[in-house]
Amino acid sequence: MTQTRTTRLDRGRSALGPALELVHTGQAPTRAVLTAELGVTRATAGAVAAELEALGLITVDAHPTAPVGSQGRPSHRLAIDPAGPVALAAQIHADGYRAALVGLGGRIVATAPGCGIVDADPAQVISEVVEVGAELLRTTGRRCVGAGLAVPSAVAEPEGTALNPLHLAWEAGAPVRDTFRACLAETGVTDQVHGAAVAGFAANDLNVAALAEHRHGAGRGARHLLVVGTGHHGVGGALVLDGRLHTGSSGLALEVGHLTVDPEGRPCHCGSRGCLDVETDPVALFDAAGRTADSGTSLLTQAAELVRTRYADDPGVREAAGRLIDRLGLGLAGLVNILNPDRIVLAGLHRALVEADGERLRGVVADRSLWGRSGSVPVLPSELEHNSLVGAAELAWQPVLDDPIGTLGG
Amino acid sequence: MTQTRTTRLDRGRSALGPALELVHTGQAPTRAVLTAELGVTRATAGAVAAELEALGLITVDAHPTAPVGSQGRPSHRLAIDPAGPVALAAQIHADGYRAALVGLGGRIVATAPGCGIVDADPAQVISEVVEVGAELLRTTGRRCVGAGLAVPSAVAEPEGTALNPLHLAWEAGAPVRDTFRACLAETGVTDQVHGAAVAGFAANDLNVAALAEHRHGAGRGARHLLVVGTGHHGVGGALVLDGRLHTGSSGLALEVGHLTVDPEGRPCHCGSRGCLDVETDPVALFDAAGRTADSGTSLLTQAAELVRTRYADDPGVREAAGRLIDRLGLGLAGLVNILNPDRIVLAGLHRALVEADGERLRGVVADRSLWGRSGSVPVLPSELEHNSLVGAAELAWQPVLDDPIGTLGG
DNA sequence: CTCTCTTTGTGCCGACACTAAACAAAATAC
DNA sequence: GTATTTTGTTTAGTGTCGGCACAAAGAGAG
Repeated sequence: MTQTRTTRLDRGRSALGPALELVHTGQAPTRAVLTAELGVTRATAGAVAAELEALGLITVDAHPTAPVGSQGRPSHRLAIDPAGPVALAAQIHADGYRAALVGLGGRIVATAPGCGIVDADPAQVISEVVEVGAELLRTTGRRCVGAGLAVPSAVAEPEGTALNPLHLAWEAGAPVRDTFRACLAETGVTDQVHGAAVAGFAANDLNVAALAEHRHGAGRGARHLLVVGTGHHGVGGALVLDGRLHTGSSGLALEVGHLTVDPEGRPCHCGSRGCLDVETDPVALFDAAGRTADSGTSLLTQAAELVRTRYADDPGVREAAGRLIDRLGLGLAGLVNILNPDRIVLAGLHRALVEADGERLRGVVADRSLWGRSGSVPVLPSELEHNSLVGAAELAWQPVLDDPIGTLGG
Repeated sequence: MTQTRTTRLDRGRSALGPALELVHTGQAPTRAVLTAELGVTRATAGAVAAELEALGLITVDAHPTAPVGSQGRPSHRLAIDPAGPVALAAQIHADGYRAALVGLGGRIVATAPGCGIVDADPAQVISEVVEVGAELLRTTGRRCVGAGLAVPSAVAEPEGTALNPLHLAWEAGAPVRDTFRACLAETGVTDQVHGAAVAGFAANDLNVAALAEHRHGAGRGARHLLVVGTGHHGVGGALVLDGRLHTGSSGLALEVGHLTVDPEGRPCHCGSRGCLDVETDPVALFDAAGRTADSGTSLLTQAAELVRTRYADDPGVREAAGRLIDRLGLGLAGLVNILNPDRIVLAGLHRALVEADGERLRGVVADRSLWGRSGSVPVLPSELEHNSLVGAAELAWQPVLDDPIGTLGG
């Protein structure tokens, strides 16, 4: 028997992947920088850049960019090819779904108007959002490298099933990833290189948001990034370690909603009391402020807006939000003791809280974490508007970043 | 059977490191297995094995081992060279210190009788234990690849300082790693290849114990391994992710002693109440059992012995230990929700608890973790007797595993 | 016993990613 | 103008590993 072809040790052997990652995260403006960052010779960096250009991923300026104050030959600028391939990103949330095309660097190239239907089974909703995305691909004529789906639920690995699809009319255990892939195949979103359907990935929305923030937002450069956020469906967490999402052994890590932050707090559906989830969500804010929400926009939006506009002036809001900040700080401190991240990024209502009074929040985290004083952890608001959508695209871009030639041709 | 070495493998990027890791963890009995595990051709596996033999790390049997039931040409056995190089392992604990020489595969080659002096400053104790280790090297004449030190304190990275050296007459912030290195250089434990002092590493004892258990003990094969244990200095945790110790951004991760497991529990020195630390330590056991410890052996030893010998028969001990098991289970469940490990290994008194009633402990973990029912986490007792010592050696072996030729020369 | 099949190990060559070093180019400094 | 600095390219060379042919060492069939 002839020996089977093996590629296991070939992964990562080429400098192409790391180079593309640098371009992707905006850290490779020129070939000279690429040389330094990759630790290779100028010859290699030049060859790598040429290869990326040949793959249609980047453009190299014909004319050098005038340097400001340095001597030496000026560099030619490397830029992400604006006409390059894109990833199909889809997001399903409590209010409906969204689709977009996202290019390298997390740039949203095209978006479809959102839709508000959620009272349907997974197959129906996923089918619709894939159809919308496919339409985007057809009208723009873009080449597609893959597709990613963000869902408001923990996604089990490696099954790809949604375990707690709260606020969605889905049963637990819905095979979202396989459904997504089937829809991609049916809709004819095919890979121009390999002829088959493009690879489809599905993950929790906050997890992929963390990925997006790490690469293009407030988490850029962090080695161990912790992201915590309140969405429409409770508090969630995500962890990015050395550039990779840590989802645990079965995709269920960072279920931080039920950390106890007040032993005498509100009862939680998990059976305990004073969970981070029920103590720092929009309902807790309105209750603490003695207000009632309007029936118009979502509770989350109203709560964030309330904190943003009234924290400085309204003592009632200040006290209510302060209560949430203290509880959140306690939860974050517990996570700091366990995970020791070098940065924390907050999303959703938590983002509004840190923007309103980051000083207070950071103080609580420092006081209640064991090593807070030896170097307090930066706690920042998230930066990207559509981080879940961009993050869904990251899932699809990942194989390309790992092995550009293997996925795009050659 | 010797093979002419025509080409030398490139340092760092070759299959040599992964191959040595397989040998080290006992997963490479033959070249054929090496071929399959590495995903390389037989030619490469053969060259790699020859290189490891040339480095003096392994031996290749001259005669093939008779296969039991399979056909085909029988394999020649690969074995760790019993006369190969060793790592110098040192451990400082509450009762004294220990030193040993540890070969590849975590095999303890030589040990020095322990010593009980701890009422000295770090420089003094470290100097003594290094002298004992150097004497071991002199008498055995073994080649030394590096040295590792395990201390009962969190070690800050990258400073290498001991942050909370409890039960030791050390001030916080003692530069244990640099002291260790200085002692190695002074004592003349030098690297035969490079002429300089051997590389010295220092880390928390439970962290390195986790490393040892992952590679040679109860954690073998786990992708995400959580280790929790009670020692003489409180409860600690450690996490091994994809074979690497996760110590967080500054070495302070997994400080799990102050998870709240009983809101109305005993007051803790951290200012809170009912921390995992004070609820599951030997003192808590004796108090719950209404017993007092003897003054002879250490509290930890007595507590573990009590659980081991009396849990089955003595209702008082059973109830007291059961109380600790429930509290421990609650703490572990919280960690499972955050880290989602695929295995948990318990050390110290916690090991005695899981050995006494693993069923009860696993039940609590499953009940109180959010996804317990979808697949409960295995909780196992630690297997290695001297896991901190073996783990300290792992620190020293790591550079060799990463780049055999670069560290051992060639 | 011989013949065949299966599996393991080795020799040889080429593919390929990268380095090293020389050369060329484009700016600033003097 | 020339010198210097920095960037990019060309060419030759090195080392790793895959592919393939072949050899070796057993089991099983006849």
